[in-house]
Amino acid sequence: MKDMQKNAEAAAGFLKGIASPHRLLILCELATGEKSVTELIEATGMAQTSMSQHLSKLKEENIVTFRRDHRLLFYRIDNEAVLKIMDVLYHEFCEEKDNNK
Amino acid sequence: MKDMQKNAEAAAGFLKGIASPHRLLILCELATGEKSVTELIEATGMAQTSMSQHLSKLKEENIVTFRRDHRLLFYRIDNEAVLKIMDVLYHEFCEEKDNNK
DNA sequence: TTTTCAATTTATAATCTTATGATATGATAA
DNA sequence: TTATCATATCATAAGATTATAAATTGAAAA
Repeated sequence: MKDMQKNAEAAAGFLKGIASPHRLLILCELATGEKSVTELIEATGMAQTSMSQHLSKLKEENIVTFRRDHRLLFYRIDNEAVLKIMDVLYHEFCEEKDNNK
Repeated sequence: MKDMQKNAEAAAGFLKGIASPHRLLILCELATGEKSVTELIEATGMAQTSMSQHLSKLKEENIVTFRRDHRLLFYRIDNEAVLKIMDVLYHEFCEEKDNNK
Protein backbone atom coordinates (compact mmCIF):
# COMPACT_ATOMS: atom_id res chain seq x y z
CA MET A 1 0.00 0.00 0.00
CA LYS A 2 2.69 2.50 -1.00
CA ASP A 3 0.45 4.47 -3.35
CA MET A 4 0.24 6.90 -0.44
CA GLN A 5 2.38 9.20 -2.54
CA LYS A 6 -0.02 8.90 -5.50
CA ASN A 7 -3.08 9.27 -3.29
CA ALA A 8 -1.58 12.34 -1.65
CA GLU A 9 -1.02 13.93 -5.05
CA ALA A 10 -4.56 13.25 -6.20
CA ALA A 11 -6.01 14.53 -2.94
CA ALA A 12 -3.81 17.64 -3.02
CA GLY A 13 -4.88 18.38 -6.60
CA PHE A 14 -8.48 18.13 -5.55
CA LEU A 15 -7.92 20.40 -2.53
CA LYS A 16 -6.11 22.96 -4.67
CA GLY A 17 -9.20 22.96 -6.85
CA ILE A 18 -11.19 24.48 -4.01
CA ALA A 19 -8.45 26.30 -2.06
CA SER A 20 -9.19 29.75 -3.43
CA PRO A 21 -11.48 32.44 -2.02
CA HIS A 22 -13.03 33.04 -5.43
CA ARG A 23 -13.72 29.37 -6.07
CA LEU A 24 -15.18 28.89 -2.60
CA LEU A 25 -17.50 31.82 -3.25
CA ILE A 26 -18.57 30.23 -6.53
CA LEU A 27 -19.19 26.94 -4.76
CA CYS A 28 -21.27 28.69 -2.09
CA GLU A 29 -23.45 30.15 -4.82
CA LEU A 30 -23.79 26.76 -6.48
CA ALA A 31 -24.60 25.11 -3.15
CA THR A 32 -28.12 26.54 -3.42
CA GLY A 33 -28.64 25.11 -6.89
CA GLU A 34 -27.38 25.45 -10.44
CA LYS A 35 -26.62 28.92 -11.82
CA SER A 36 -25.64 30.38 -15.18
CA VAL A 37 -22.22 31.96 -15.61
CA THR A 38 -23.87 35.37 -15.84
CA GLU A 39 -25.68 34.82 -12.56
CA LEU A 40 -22.43 33.75 -10.93
CA ILE A 41 -20.67 36.86 -12.19
CA GLU A 42 -23.44 39.07 -10.81
CA ALA A 43 -23.54 37.28 -7.47
CA THR A 44 -19.79 37.40 -6.88
CA GLY A 45 -18.71 40.56 -8.69
CA MET A 46 -15.84 38.74 -10.39
CA ALA A 47 -14.55 39.61 -13.86
CA GLN A 48 -15.91 37.47 -16.69
CA THR A 49 -12.58 36.01 -17.82
CA SER A 50 -11.64 35.22 -14.27
CA MET A 51 -14.95 33.43 -13.69
CA SER A 52 -14.39 31.34 -16.78
CA GLN A 53 -10.94 30.31 -15.65
CA HIS A 54 -12.10 29.38 -12.18
CA LEU A 55 -14.99 27.34 -13.55
CA SER A 56 -12.59 25.63 -15.88
CA LYS A 57 -10.39 24.63 -12.95
CA LEU A 58 -13.40 23.32 -11.04
CA LYS A 59 -14.34 21.25 -14.10
CA GLU A 60 -10.81 19.89 -14.39
CA GLU A 61 -11.01 18.52 -10.86
CA ASN A 62 -14.49 17.07 -11.51
CA ILE A 63 -16.07 19.31 -8.92
CA VAL A 64 -18.70 20.90 -11.17
CA THR A 65 -20.46 20.12 -14.45
CA PHE A 66 -22.79 22.14 -16.62
CA ARG A 67 -25.62 21.89 -19.12
CA ARG A 68 -26.46 24.30 -21.91
CA ASP A 69 -29.89 25.92 -22.13
CA HIS A 70 -30.06 28.10 -25.25
CA ARG A 71 -27.24 30.59 -24.91
CA LEU A 72 -26.68 30.03 -21.20
CA LEU A 73 -24.45 27.51 -19.48
CA PHE A 74 -25.78 26.34 -16.15
CA TYR A 75 -23.17 25.05 -13.72
CA ARG A 76 -23.78 22.82 -10.74
CA ILE A 77 -21.79 20.99 -8.09
CA ASP A 78 -21.24 17.36 -9.01
CA ASN A 79 -19.08 16.00 -6.21
CA GLU A 80 -20.08 14.50 -2.89
CA ALA A 81 -16.70 15.04 -1.25
CA VAL A 82 -16.79 18.75 -1.94
CA LEU A 83 -20.17 19.06 -0.28
CA LYS A 84 -18.85 17.30 2.82
CA ILE A 85 -15.80 19.55 2.96
CA MET A 86 -17.92 22.67 2.51
CA ASP A 87 -19.98 21.51 5.46
CA VAL A 88 -16.85 21.26 7.61
CA LEU A 89 -15.66 24.69 6.41
CA TYR A 90 -19.05 26.21 7.13
CA HIS A 91 -18.97 25.10 10.76
CA GLU A 92 -15.36 26.23 11.12
CA PHE A 93 -15.40 29.61 9.38
CA CYS A 94 -18.99 30.83 9.03
CA GLU A 95 -21.22 29.51 11.79
CA GLU A 96 -19.33 30.87 14.81
CA LYS A 97 -19.58 34.43 13.51
CA ASP A 98 -23.39 34.29 13.38
CA ASN A 99 -23.62 33.52 17.10
CA ASN A 100 -21.61 36.37 18.59
CA LYS A 101 -23.16 38.85 16.17
CA MET B 1 -24.02 38.56 6.64
CA LYS B 2 -21.68 39.84 3.94
CA ASP B 3 -18.51 38.54 5.61
CA MET B 4 -18.81 35.74 3.07
CA GLN B 5 -15.80 37.31 1.40
CA LYS B 6 -13.85 37.29 4.66
CA ASN B 7 -14.96 33.79 5.53
CA ALA B 8 -13.99 32.56 2.08
CA GLU B 9 -10.51 34.01 2.51
CA ALA B 10 -10.04 32.40 5.91
CA ALA B 11 -11.31 29.05 4.67
CA ALA B 12 -9.14 29.22 1.54
CA GLY B 13 -6.07 30.00 3.64
CA PHE B 14 -6.80 26.98 5.79
CA LEU B 15 -7.32 24.74 2.73
CA LYS B 16 -4.09 25.97 1.16
CA GLY B 17 -2.42 24.91 4.35
CA ILE B 18 -3.22 21.29 3.58
CA ALA B 19 -3.42 21.39 -0.24
CA SER B 20 0.06 19.97 -0.86
CA PRO B 21 1.09 16.34 -1.36
CA HIS B 22 3.97 16.76 1.07
CA ARG B 23 1.84 18.31 3.79
CA LEU B 24 -0.85 15.67 3.37
CA LEU B 25 1.80 13.00 3.77
CA ILE B 26 3.01 14.68 6.94
CA LEU B 27 -0.55 14.84 8.24
CA CYS B 28 -1.06 11.14 7.48
CA GLU B 29 1.99 10.35 9.57
CA LEU B 30 0.76 12.54 12.40
CA ALA B 31 -2.70 10.99 12.21
CA THR B 32 -1.32 7.95 14.04
CA GLY B 33 0.10 10.06 16.86
CA GLU B 34 2.77 12.65 17.53
CA LYS B 35 6.17 12.31 15.85
CA SER B 36 9.52 14.07 16.01
CA VAL B 37 10.79 16.00 13.00
CA THR B 38 13.46 13.36 12.46
CA GLU B 39 10.85 10.60 12.43
CA LEU B 40 8.78 12.58 9.94
CA ILE B 41 11.81 13.05 7.69
CA GLU B 42 12.55 9.33 7.78
CA ALA B 43 8.94 8.33 7.18
CA THR B 44 8.42 10.66 4.22
CA GLY B 45 11.88 10.90 2.68
CA MET B 46 11.66 14.68 2.48
CA ALA B 47 14.64 17.04 2.82
CA GLN B 48 15.18 18.58 6.24
CA THR B 49 14.72 22.20 5.17
CA SER B 50 11.62 21.34 3.24
CA MET B 51 10.12 19.52 6.22
CA SER B 52 10.80 22.50 8.44
CA GLN B 53 9.08 24.85 6.01
CA HIS B 54 6.04 22.63 5.63
CA LEU B 55 5.70 22.22 9.39
CA SER B 56 6.00 25.96 9.73
CA LYS B 57 3.14 26.47 7.30
CA LEU B 58 1.01 23.94 9.16
CA LYS B 59 1.72 25.83 12.38
CA GLU B 60 0.78 29.13 10.75
CA GLU B 61 -2.66 27.78 9.89
CA ASN B 62 -3.08 26.32 13.41
CA ILE B 63 -3.22 22.79 12.08
CA VAL B 64 -0.38 21.35 14.18
CA THR B 65 1.44 22.18 17.42
CA PHE B 66 4.51 20.72 19.04
CA ARG B 67 6.22 20.12 22.36
CA ARG B 68 9.91 19.82 23.07
CA ASP B 69 11.41 16.74 24.73
CA HIS B 70 15.16 17.22 25.23
CA ARG B 71 16.53 17.89 21.75
CA LEU B 72 13.52 16.62 19.87
CA LEU B 73 10.42 18.52 18.80
CA PHE B 74 7.31 16.36 18.72
CA TYR B 75 4.60 17.57 16.38
CA ARG B 76 0.94 16.62 16.51
CA ILE B 77 -2.33 17.50 14.80
CA ASP B 78 -4.30 20.07 16.77
CA ASN B 79 -7.32 20.77 14.60
CA GLU B 80 -10.68 19.01 14.49
CA ALA B 81 -11.61 20.31 11.04
CA VAL B 82 -8.47 18.88 9.49
CA LEU B 83 -9.26 15.44 10.89
CA LYS B 84 -12.73 15.57 9.39
CA ILE B 85 -11.39 16.63 6.00
CA MET B 86 -8.74 13.91 6.07
CA ASP B 87 -11.52 11.43 6.68
CA VAL B 88 -13.35 12.65 3.57
CA LEU B 89 -10.14 12.53 1.55
CA TYR B 90 -9.38 9.03 2.75
CA HIS B 91 -12.72 7.71 1.52
CA GLU B 92 -12.36 9.57 -1.77
CA PHE B 93 -8.73 8.90 -2.67
CA CYS B 94 -7.44 5.94 -0.65
CA GLU B 95 -10.20 3.53 0.26
CA GLU B 96 -11.48 2.70 -3.25
CA LYS B 97 -8.04 1.58 -4.36
CA ASP B 98 -7.82 -1.03 -1.61
CA ASN B 99 -10.95 -2.77 -2.88
CA ASN B 100 -10.09 -3.35 -6.54
CA LYS B 101 -6.58 -4.35 -5.67
C1' DT C 1 -26.59 35.48 -43.54
C1' DT C 2 -25.09 38.81 -40.38
C1' DT C 3 -25.10 40.57 -35.81
C1' DT C 4 -25.26 39.94 -31.10
C1' DC C 5 -24.88 37.61 -26.83
C1' DA C 6 -22.75 34.21 -23.54
C1' DA C 7 -18.94 32.14 -22.66
C1' DT C 8 -14.18 30.24 -23.56
C1' DT C 9 -9.35 30.50 -24.94
C1' DT C 10 -4.90 32.65 -25.39
C1' DA C 11 -1.15 35.58 -23.88
C1' DT C 12 1.19 37.93 -20.35
C1' DA C 13 2.78 40.14 -16.30
C1' DA C 14 2.49 40.06 -11.20
C1' DT C 15 2.36 37.38 -7.39
C1' DC C 16 2.67 33.19 -4.65
C1' DT C 17 4.84 28.51 -3.64
C1' DT C 18 8.30 25.30 -3.46
C1' DA C 19 12.87 23.02 -3.34
C1' DT C 20 17.54 23.61 -2.37
C1' DG C 21 21.78 25.12 -0.25
C1' DA C 22 23.97 27.77 3.26
C1' DT C 23 23.83 29.61 7.65
C1' DA C 24 22.08 30.14 12.33
C1' DT C 25 20.00 28.71 16.78
C1' DG C 26 19.27 26.29 20.94
C1' DA C 27 19.82 22.29 23.84
C1' DT C 28 22.83 18.94 25.53
C1' DA C 29 26.78 15.79 25.80
C1' DA C 30 31.75 15.64 26.04
C1' DT D 1 33.42 25.76 27.28
C1' DT D 2 33.26 23.49 23.00
C1' DA D 3 31.46 20.18 19.77
C1' DT D 4 27.44 18.05 18.21
C1' DC D 5 22.75 17.09 17.30
C1' DA D 6 18.00 18.57 15.99
C1' DT D 7 15.72 21.96 14.00
C1' DA D 8 14.76 26.62 12.14
C1' DT D 9 15.73 30.64 9.22
C1' DC D 10 17.44 33.00 5.15
C1' DA D 11 18.29 33.63 0.24
C1' DT D 12 17.27 32.37 -4.25
C1' DA D 13 15.87 30.33 -8.45
C1' DA D 14 12.27 27.49 -10.74
C1' DG D 15 7.58 26.61 -11.12
C1' DA D 16 2.61 27.38 -10.34
C1' DT D 17 -1.45 30.58 -9.81
C1' DT D 18 -3.95 34.62 -10.68
C1' DA D 19 -5.89 38.82 -12.82
C1' DT D 20 -6.41 41.33 -16.85
C1' DA D 21 -6.83 42.39 -21.75
C1' DA D 22 -7.56 40.77 -26.41
C1' DA D 23 -9.15 37.52 -29.63
C1' DT D 24 -12.21 33.48 -30.56
C1' DT D 25 -16.19 30.35 -30.60
C1' DG D 26 -20.91 28.82 -30.83
C1' DA D 27 -25.82 29.51 -30.55
C1' DA D 28 -29.60 32.11 -31.69
C1' DA D 29 -32.04 36.48 -32.87
C1' DA D 30 -32.60 39.88 -36.49
